[in-house]
Amino acid sequence: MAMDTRERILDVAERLFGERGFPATPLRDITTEAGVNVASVNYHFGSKEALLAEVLERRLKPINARRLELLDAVEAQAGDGPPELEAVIRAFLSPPFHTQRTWGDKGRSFLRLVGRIHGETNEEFRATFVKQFDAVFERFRTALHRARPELDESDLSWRMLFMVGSMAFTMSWGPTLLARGRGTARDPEDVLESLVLYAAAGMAAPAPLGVPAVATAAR
Amino acid sequence: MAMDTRERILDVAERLFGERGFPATPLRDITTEAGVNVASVNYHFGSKEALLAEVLERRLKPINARRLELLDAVEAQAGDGPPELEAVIRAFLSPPFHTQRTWGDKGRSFLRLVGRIHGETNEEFRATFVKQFDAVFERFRTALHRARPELDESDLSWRMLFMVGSMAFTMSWGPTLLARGRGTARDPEDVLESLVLYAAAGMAAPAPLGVPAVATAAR
DNA sequence: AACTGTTTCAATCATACGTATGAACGAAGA
DNA sequence: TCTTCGTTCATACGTATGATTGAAACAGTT
Repeated sequence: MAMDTRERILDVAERLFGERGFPATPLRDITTEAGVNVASVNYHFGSKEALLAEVLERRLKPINARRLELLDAVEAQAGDGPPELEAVIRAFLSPPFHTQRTWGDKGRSFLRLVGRIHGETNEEFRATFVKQFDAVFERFRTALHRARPELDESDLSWRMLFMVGSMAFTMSWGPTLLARGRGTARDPEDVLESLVLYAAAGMAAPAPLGVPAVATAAR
Repeated sequence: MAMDTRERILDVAERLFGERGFPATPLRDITTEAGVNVASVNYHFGSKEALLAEVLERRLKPINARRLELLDAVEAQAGDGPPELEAVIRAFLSPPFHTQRTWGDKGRSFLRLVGRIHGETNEEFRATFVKQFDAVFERFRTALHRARPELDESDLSWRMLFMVGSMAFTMSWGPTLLARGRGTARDPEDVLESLVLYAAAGMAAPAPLGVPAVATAAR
């Protein structure tokens, strides 16, 4: 029973941060629910912020690794040609949605947390958060650029922002909206499918300014 | 100089809530920066939460009114036929982006706040937030259904969620990302244009399951 | 058993928070 | 001048927060 204090803290923190938000969750709520002492958080993690960072990293690292792995496969299959747009997008979007399959309810909690985190926290924290993603982002942007060469760098960046936004928002609000009447409940896999289709179509939209509208089948 | 205490509080609260988030912003920071006494918040608004509600309502009401106004125009022009998809989406997305033109920097602050709010706050608050939008949401969903009849209710709800997500995320992170190197800076109008194109294409994507892929020009 | 490094605990710290209180102010009307 | 009333003020209250402390419990090694 020794070493799982850390784990218990991480699990409860993940859930409570996801449910109520980071600043709105007192350490004491976490520790009582985890059945450990308040001091253990600072002992194991150093601070509340550091706890959050660890909560995120624990799940984010495998997710991002999986993303790159899938992207590798997509690019390998494409050979020298441009990778298939939808496949690239699926490589980016599917790993977080699969957390639920991999980690069960904990995966679901984590999804909400990540959705929240995208809108929360202060500027400094955003910086460290973004930094974790820089490499992944860059790889996917390159891949997307090969898939849709007529989009310039700026367009591409914005559209990726749009895509991430849909994803984050879905993770954060999905449970809330499903709990109410709104939108028939669906399997997360179905939601992922919808989202992939939506994002792929959006990404394939004609370039906005003065670019001949070659539409989707550009090559 | 009498009555603008309220306004000053609202303005500063709008900005600080947008920059740091609602729970992370102490009332005292607001009041000192506004040059008023701490007590005035509770005098004028009753509580911190009520202050937030008023901050939101002050801007949201005209925005939602404008949305419906634009939608009316789009539907009027369409007559008995289905309204044009892109026009419907533009009617929904453009009013918040125009806040900057209307309200200057305050508009920009507000954008960030709204972006944040989408991910923040607790479940109860979300309920009241959603409620404010129910009517608008319903009207737009109907319009979108007429524009894309082959999508069932569930698809439509999810895609609207995706659209709102892109919007909220863009509002919240746009400034941050623009400040860094990422994505050449653009006029908010240009960003809006990109977003409208993206969302329209996403909304026009083929229905996900067993539906013939009639693609974008369905009629 | 004795020693040692690690982990947990109850108790405590200083501080920051939202809210409440009651007095002071100042314009308007009698 | 006196009263009224909406507003602002300095200040205090009770509580909750994140962090710290020093002692106890534990596990492993000699």
